[in-house]
Amino acid sequence: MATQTAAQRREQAKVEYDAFLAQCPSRALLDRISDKWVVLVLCALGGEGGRDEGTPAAGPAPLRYSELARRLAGVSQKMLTQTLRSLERDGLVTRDVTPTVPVTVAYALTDLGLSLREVAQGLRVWAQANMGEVLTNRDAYDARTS
Amino acid sequence: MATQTAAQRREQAKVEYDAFLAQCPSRALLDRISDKWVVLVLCALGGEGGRDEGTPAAGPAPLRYSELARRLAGVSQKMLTQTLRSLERDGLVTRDVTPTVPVTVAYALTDLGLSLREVAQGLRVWAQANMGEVLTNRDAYDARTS
DNA sequence: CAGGATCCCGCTAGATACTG
DNA sequence: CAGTATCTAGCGGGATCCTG
Repeated sequence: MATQTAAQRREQAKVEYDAFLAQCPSRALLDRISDKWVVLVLCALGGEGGRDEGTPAAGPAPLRYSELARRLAGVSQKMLTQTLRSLERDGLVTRDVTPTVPVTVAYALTDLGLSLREVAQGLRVWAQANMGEVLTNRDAYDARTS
Repeated sequence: MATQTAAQRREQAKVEYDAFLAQCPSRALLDRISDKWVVLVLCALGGEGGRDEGTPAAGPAPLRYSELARRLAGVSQKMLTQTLRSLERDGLVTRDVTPTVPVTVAYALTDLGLSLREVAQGLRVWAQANMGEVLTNRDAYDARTS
């Protein structure tokens, strides 16, 4: 297969990626992972139920589709499926189908997904931790420009 | 002014934010900061020219509007201005206008912005570092499902 | 249960033109 | 230089209906 030559071409260009350049593929990848649903899916599969519960870094427990849908309150099936497919294609999550009746599908993080989860975690935690300050800043800004 | 009562209301609800909940404001904030341009602006103002140059964590040097536009290749004035305004309103960046002719405007990170920059950095670096592996995974996925 | 397929609206991002 | 204003095309994303 030609996957080797493709991998080799990439190998020699390994350090060349720069998200500041418009035409660089890493710009598109940054756009992909800079997504609310991506962050939340990664966090959910990472073991976060929402708030920081007792389990600090519990092993990446696989979650079923319906379970994910419940945790990511307000997500549409379309967005959830779309996000999961994208993550699967990029090798961030695995999708395991158990042919029961009805069928059971479990999603889990790969090692690659686990590495991005750390960063995603950071985003979500930051938002939750600094929400109050941001709200205060907005009040001040709006009062000043009103 | 009523900013105090608002701040107090927030104070007592400080730990209540949960981005997994649809109606939680932190969900909206997560959506805001999960943005390609936000990440790149934060990184640029953090001192990154793109690749990891010699300066590991150079002080947050203020950048002018045109300088930012140059670094974020491909960004439209609209998106850049819009992103900067949003960041300013949230208290992540400062906007200093020097009344020269023509006018000079410099943007810089606040302490709050600096804290988010760390995470944003992580996203950009992750995208650049794992671009190759993601590309390989996509090839494999597409070959399998073709 | 875990989606696939469609329809369709909204709003956002981009292009263009203008200004203090 | 550093924006603002306006217009429009495109698609992101929700709602809905259907299926193995």
